[in-house]
Amino acid sequence: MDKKKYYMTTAIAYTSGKPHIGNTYEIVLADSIARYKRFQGYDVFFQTGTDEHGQKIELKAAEKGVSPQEFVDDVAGQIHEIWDLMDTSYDKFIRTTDKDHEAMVQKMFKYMYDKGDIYKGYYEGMYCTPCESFFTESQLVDGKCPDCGREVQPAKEEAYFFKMSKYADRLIEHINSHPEFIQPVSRKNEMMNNFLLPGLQDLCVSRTSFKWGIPVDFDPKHVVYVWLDALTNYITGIGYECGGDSSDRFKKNWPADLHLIGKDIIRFHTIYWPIFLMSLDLPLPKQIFGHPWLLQGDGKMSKSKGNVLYADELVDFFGVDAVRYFVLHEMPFENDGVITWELMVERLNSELANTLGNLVNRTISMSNKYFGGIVTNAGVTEDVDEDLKKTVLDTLPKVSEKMDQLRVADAITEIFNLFKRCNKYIDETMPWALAKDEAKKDRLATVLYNLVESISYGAVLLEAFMPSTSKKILEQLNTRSRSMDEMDTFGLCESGTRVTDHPEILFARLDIKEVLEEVEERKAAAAQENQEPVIDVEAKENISYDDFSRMQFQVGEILSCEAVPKADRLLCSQVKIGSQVRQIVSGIRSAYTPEEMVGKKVMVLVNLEPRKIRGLVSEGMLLCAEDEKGELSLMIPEKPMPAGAEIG
RNA sequence: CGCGGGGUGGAGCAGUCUGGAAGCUCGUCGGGCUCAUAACCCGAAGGUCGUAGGUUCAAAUCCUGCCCCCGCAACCA
Repeated sequence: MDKKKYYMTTAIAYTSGKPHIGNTYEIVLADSIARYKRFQGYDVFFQTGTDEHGQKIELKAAEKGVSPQEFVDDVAGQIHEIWDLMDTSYDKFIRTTDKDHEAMVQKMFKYMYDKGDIYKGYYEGMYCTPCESFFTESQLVDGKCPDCGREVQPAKEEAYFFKMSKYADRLIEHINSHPEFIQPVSRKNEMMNNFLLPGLQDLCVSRTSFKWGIPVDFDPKHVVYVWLDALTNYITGIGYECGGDSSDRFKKNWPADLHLIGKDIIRFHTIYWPIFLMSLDLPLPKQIFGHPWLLQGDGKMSKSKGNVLYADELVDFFGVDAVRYFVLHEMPFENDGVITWELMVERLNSELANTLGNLVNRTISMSNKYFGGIVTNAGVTEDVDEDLKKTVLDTLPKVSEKMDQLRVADAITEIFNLFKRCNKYIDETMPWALAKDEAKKDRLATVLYNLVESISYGAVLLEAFMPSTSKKILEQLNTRSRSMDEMDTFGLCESGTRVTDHPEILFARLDIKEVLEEVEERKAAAAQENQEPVIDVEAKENISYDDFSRMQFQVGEILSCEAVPKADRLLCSQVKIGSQVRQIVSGIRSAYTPEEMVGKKVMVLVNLEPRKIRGLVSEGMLLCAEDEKGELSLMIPEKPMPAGAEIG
């Protein structure tokens, strides 16, 4: 009998830097779905990978002084490591720099071009020559380049476009007739109303402004622009052959059953991707699920503390399964979720240590204490047992129902309800009381057997979410895993089995204060290690003394200062310089509050041409040093100096 | 009037599409128990569902105005 196939993917991660906990959330979420589908008997193929082209990577590599390929090899390696650290069971890790992917993208591009779906046109906009960048009218600042402030010229760049409009009606029809296509459904209207119904614009699918990409083979000054390169990984990864014979794996697995992505890229997956597939005459994926984001909660804290959380750091403190548990269980279904050290510790203590870990521990310890570890089904039942059994056996259908809706957090809640029921059962049956009466020995044995059986059942369900914990529990109880078909039976544990006599603590409780202290220490240590980062800035041409002497610097005293409304980086200061007072606007609100500015003696470039910023005239510039993180520090005279003192 | 997300007991969330007794976890307080990881079990307190209107027999849920928070964009000479 053939197993039903299930092909699912995550978005491929962009290799511009180390993935933070939010990126990690997606792969763990996908993994739990993949594992559960396998448990349900599907033949799952689970693909993930990395998106490695683009201008940003080209720039980052140049900054680091390495080739783009070296750069992405390094980052892709880190991503790979974290995915593996998180115990994710992907079947394929594709990289968009894989040669076969690149070759196939070129073929597809040509195919679409020959078909007339891609045409050559011009990308029009305002161009800033020194910055080599295009801007739209709305991006310009006072009609000038937003980056350098210089003049821009209307210009056009040759580019290839994809005729989105050609397939728009078909797509609208598809979305309307397949309500499950876009999940959660609230996103469907957003796509329809904002993009599809007003009419789709053709999509620019090539660039000439950077090199790090897949060249268009029949017009090599162009590289294929991101979406056509990235989205197609879902088919190239399983052996799609454009205009030829695709692999068996492709024939079996396409169309995908699920694309799991972040809510920010729903548009690309529910509009551009289906249209590309239509162009290739391929069927559309069955479902696209846009999950919410995992945000770091302590955003209010000072920016000087590096607040970014990484998976490997969390794992160091809590272990893989606790982190998996947290991101899977604490994430809301539709809204963004929050992660902080405090929340993480709280979850670990209450659910994992107290409810689950302690349950396993007390059960094993009672078995050892009363029966030397031997668990026997003595068959002395009471009414309470029925309720326990019912709760246990009802768990599978409930979990499956939630998982079918991709409600992973709710599915986990159902499993923990089982464990909570077990804890209650212990209180109801009071094994310690039974143990005092020799006549109740068989009842006691039955109670413990029921517990071991129930916990084993729960542990089997837990496998998809916390694989190594599931395994540990079964090992400690010395019971075996079960298949889906066996999950409608209570009592599969063999009577006479022996639990471990050295129960290992599954999850140790942590003290929040200690954790926070440790985090601080590590941060400090890391800061030590990094010490003074070397900052090299691009060298400018030498200037003559004459050039220098034309600039006038003086000490200024901040008399008053206030925030500029509707601009969250700007402060407007009244600065005393000699006998005059000047108004200066500066982008330093991230580093200084208006109150703390007042009274400071700072270094001012005085004869800078006045300029209007946010409607306020700025007559000079407060000089500031900036580090690689964008932290700012005003230049302040080392000894007291009167306002107006010349600097030179 | 830049775009988007959000405001539900002390904390984190569900419920909003498809109106119909305000729910979950944690925390707090009180009680129980002692097998266990200061754990487990029971009970209680605590909410004008941001705010002002509207529709309705009925609104957290639908409509309108306003306030506040968070991302992004912009503002950095």
